[in-house]
Amino acid sequence: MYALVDCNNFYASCERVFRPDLKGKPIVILSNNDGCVIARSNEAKPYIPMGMPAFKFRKEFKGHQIHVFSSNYPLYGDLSNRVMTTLGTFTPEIEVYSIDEAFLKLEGIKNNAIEEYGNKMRNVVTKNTGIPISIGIAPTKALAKVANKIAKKFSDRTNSVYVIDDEEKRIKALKWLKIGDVWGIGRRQAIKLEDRGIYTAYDFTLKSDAWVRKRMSVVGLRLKQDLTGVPTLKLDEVKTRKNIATTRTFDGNYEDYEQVRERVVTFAISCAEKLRKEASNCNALMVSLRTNRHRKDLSQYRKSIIVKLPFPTNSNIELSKFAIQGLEAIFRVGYAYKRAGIIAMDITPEKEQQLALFNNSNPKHKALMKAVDQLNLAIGEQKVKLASQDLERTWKMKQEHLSPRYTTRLDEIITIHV
DNA sequence: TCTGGGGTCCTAGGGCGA
DNA sequence: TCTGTCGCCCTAGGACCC
Repeated sequence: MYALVDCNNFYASCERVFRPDLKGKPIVILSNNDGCVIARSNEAKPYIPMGMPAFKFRKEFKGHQIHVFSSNYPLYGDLSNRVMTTLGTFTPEIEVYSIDEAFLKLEGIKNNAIEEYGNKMRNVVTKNTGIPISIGIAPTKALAKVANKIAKKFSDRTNSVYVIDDEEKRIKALKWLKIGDVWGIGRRQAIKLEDRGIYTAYDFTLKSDAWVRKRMSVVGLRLKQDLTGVPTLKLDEVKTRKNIATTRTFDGNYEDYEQVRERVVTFAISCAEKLRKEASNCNALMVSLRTNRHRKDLSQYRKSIIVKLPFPTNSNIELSKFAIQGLEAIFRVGYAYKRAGIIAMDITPEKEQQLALFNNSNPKHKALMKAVDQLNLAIGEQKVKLASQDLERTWKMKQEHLSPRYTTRLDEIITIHV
């Protein structure tokens, strides 16, 4: 059996761990730059739609006394680790699917004891971390997702743990689940399927394999089989990253090449740092650039390019150089750019580096980068820069509602007034 | 005025060699 | 030598996830 464990309103719950006074109060969390609403507590859901730009909802925030937070990833990441570690004590087979979700393979537990096991997991996680979770258990991953939805939706009756362990429950669940709410069916597909009279997950499973394969590729077919109860999606325990990305929206519209170049270099360096942290190199770099897609009145342009590197590297200097090469190839004068990104691709371990005959990463960079990383660690983020970066520029992400990093910074630790 | 960021996987279509 | 076909590889972009 598979279990899908999902933290309830994860970011909001994280904020509540150290602010118990917020229990039962509406909370929203904003994206980087305080741009959009990316998480809501149950109390806030009736008033604030997901993903909406925050500036359009100031009135609602105030009117309904909603507590607004900027996203605090050091805090969420740390609490996530604690939840996953606790879950890991219940089974050796665990796939951490996202910051707030994990699939667990439960073996050797009798069917009549499995719900009890779920309840135990739930109690221990809540006790150890303060984060409430919901658990769905079923013979396949896709069905565990469905069971999880039921556990969450009917938490008063299920106590947030629901098991699909027979055909009757499976069919009942699938008839209840709207097609657009099925894991793997997005908005586009849902519209197409509804046009063809498929309104529930159950309707979908009644279609023939050939029909599904033709219209939805192997992805759709795998999903259908999983929903039918045939385990097709496997547990992916070790996730080696395939890409490392840094992409950002600019604080304004940039028309000037130099301005864009400075950002692109900074993003390339950020990727290089992430690579070094994982002791990896990359062999290709994707540079992408786009205008503001919300501004229909401005001419639109988006382009990306993959730069193949002559040798694997994680050096700030080399990656910036290749990033600039890519940028030069796609930059067009006359557009107001709003966003750029660098993705490090084709990632290989540092120690498995194969030396080329002519072209190789400059060996001096390794020591240099080590020194740069140590300096930056000692004196604060991003103090040592390349000359092509703007020395004056400080990272000025808008974060007007940031909570303390209670668990990862000693100087921000919780204080208790007695 | 102000609209996030980081991922994965798949397919279509072109280039190219067998 | 020319041409058609097949399969592989690559890129760009779409769709989905959280």
